Amino acid sequence: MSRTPRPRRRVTLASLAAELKVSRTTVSNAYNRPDQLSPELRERVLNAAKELGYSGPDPVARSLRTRRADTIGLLLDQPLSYSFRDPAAVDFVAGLANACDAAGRALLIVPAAPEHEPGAAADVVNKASVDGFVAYSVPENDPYLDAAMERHLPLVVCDQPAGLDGTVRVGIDDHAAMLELARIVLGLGHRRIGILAMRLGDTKRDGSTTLEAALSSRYSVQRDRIQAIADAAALQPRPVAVTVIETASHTREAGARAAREALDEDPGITALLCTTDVLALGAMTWAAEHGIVIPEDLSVSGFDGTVDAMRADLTTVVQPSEEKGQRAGEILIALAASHGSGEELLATSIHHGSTIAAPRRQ
Amino acid sequence: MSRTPRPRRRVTLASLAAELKVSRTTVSNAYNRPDQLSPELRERVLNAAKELGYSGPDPVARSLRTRRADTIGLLLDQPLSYSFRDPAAVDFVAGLANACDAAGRALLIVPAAPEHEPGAAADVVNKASVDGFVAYSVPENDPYLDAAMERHLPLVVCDQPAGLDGTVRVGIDDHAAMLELARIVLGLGHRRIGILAMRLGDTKRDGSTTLEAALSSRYSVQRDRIQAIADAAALQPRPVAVTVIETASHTREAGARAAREALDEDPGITALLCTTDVLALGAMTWAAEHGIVIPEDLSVSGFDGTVDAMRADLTTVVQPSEEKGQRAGEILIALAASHGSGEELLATSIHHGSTIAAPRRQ
DNA sequence: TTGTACGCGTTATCAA
DNA sequence: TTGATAACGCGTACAA
Repeated sequence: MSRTPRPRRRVTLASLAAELKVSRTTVSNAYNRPDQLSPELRERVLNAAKELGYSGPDPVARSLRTRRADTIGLLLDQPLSYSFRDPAAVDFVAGLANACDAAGRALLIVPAAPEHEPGAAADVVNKASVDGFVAYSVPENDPYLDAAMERHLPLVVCDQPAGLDGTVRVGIDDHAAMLELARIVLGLGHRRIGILAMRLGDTKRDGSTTLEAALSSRYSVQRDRIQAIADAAALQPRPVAVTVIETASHTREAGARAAREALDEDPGITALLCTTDVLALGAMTWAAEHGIVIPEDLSVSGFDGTVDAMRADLTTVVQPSEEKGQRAGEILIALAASHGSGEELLATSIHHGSTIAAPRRQ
Repeated sequence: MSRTPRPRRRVTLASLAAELKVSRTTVSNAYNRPDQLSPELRERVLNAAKELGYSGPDPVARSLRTRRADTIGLLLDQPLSYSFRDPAAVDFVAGLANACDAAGRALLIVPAAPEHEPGAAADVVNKASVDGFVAYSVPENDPYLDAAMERHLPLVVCDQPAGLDGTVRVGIDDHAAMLELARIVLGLGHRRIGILAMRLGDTKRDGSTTLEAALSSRYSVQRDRIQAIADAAALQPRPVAVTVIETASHTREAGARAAREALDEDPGITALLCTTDVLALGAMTWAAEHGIVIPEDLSVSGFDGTVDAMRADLTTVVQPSEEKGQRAGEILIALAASHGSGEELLATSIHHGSTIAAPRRQ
């Protein structure tokens, strides 16, 4: 085996230059400005580098000097392993990664801080060697987001929180999109409905909650969607009874449980409006297991437009999750120079599936 | 609004120290060694920092000095947006992220290099400020992997390539796992089978290929699985005709197309052994659309044990994708100090679903 | 085309 | 408990 001789000491730009009896500038130029030295010399430098196991300028030292890491940081509101259970989040990350690839930037996923250690979130954010941050759907007053803002780096927020000044937000009009869908569903005549929602509060809890509580959640996306349903209900000629179920975790299983709880709470419910597709798919599974026919016995609607939802022909709002990631990345990268702020709202559409219908006559 | 006064010049450890008329050491200690200075002084430092908008020691400068980035790099064999279509890859990344979170490390996703630019892969790898790399399922002689090895940092390879010295590999025994499954399927009496495989060659191509070509692929995982099927076929008392279809992209749609091509090529096929669940699910969709009943008309098997596959009750090998990521991360982090190499193989199991049966009598 | 000098922001070491 | 000094490895005017 021809193994490169393991150097006793670190090879650096300087040591390589010394070895070759040229200046450090020359070695640096060999890597960064090939036109600044003769091809032969460059060749000689690169060969010697390979020989000694030098793989080019140290990225950290270069970053320190150039004041850029060519890396953007991603802030999630929960450990990545949870986020990756959420297809919309996966799509978002994919889009963001796309934008990074195209611009030659790396994507740094900031680790989840150990819970209940004060200041831990700020620590991990402060340790990130990045040129800017993208925050994906974090709640208001999120400690990660607060720490990121303290760093005064370019920042793009996706979905929530809205209304942060000095930052750009990429998202959709959650209220308008859900209002349109809810009006369609309620327009079919449902008088008793259930809302299945994701986490609404600071602590994880499962089960029934009040509409008022839901409408004061720190998670504005959930809040807006629920508000839209409430608004649509208020627009109906006759009163609509609303039951709200909150789920601690965002899984199909939780959706199934929530569906059961909703119908336990009000057996007269004829439609479940879910704030996400994952919950809606869980509700559909639960219904199927209990001989409840969709949409004849129970209407179900979702939100997101995930691949699984489309496969199940769920009636839902389709939002461009991947495009959100892409735009967030592009904007952040553009922001590197020109500081700016604002908002970019992407279009949504409704997939008219086969999971809603008028309620049976009682 | 009480906005922090935007400093005209960058605030640094040194400038903050000067402002406070203390030494840089003291400010540094205020952040890193709270016990090394009086609480009052520390308080004074931290307050002044907040006042001036200083969010703690610069991570890049710290990394330069400490020679660690507390970050691990992830190398994928394709742009992240493709990897994220692959549920097994998503699970792997989730597990890896878990390990990072637990150890307080960030996860850096190395961008895809612009194609066909020589040396571009080495560039992006060399620019990564990381303490080590995890390579996920890259082919032999992958330029990213080669560049990573040049950097002489700790390296953990998942799945493939196998047999790299000086590195640790985490994976499963693909051959043994597939051999077990293939023997079960073939034991049912199938005499003409189709193999649906992922990309096997350097260039993307779709369609029929030869067993010989497949068995010399640079992708050892695919190779091992196909070899196992061939071995299982050789063990049968009567000869088994094998048709191999390669897919350029790893999607259900590609699986559906491949299934069609397999049966076009040999209409006598009674079983499709797929090297991944995604392809198998595509094949199942195609069959359903053409009135081909599974398993009576056609047996289908997969590999991976993804959530979707289990939902569809596909007969398949279940491998611990998330655990692979977790172990890869843990090992890499442990490797930080003690250089080592070796191999860690995780257990697989078979999910006996409802998608295989004996062939109909001809 | 090459070399010099300085700065990037931090931490380790040792002395006070 | 605090401070001075020397690395850490590199990029880039500017001068030669």
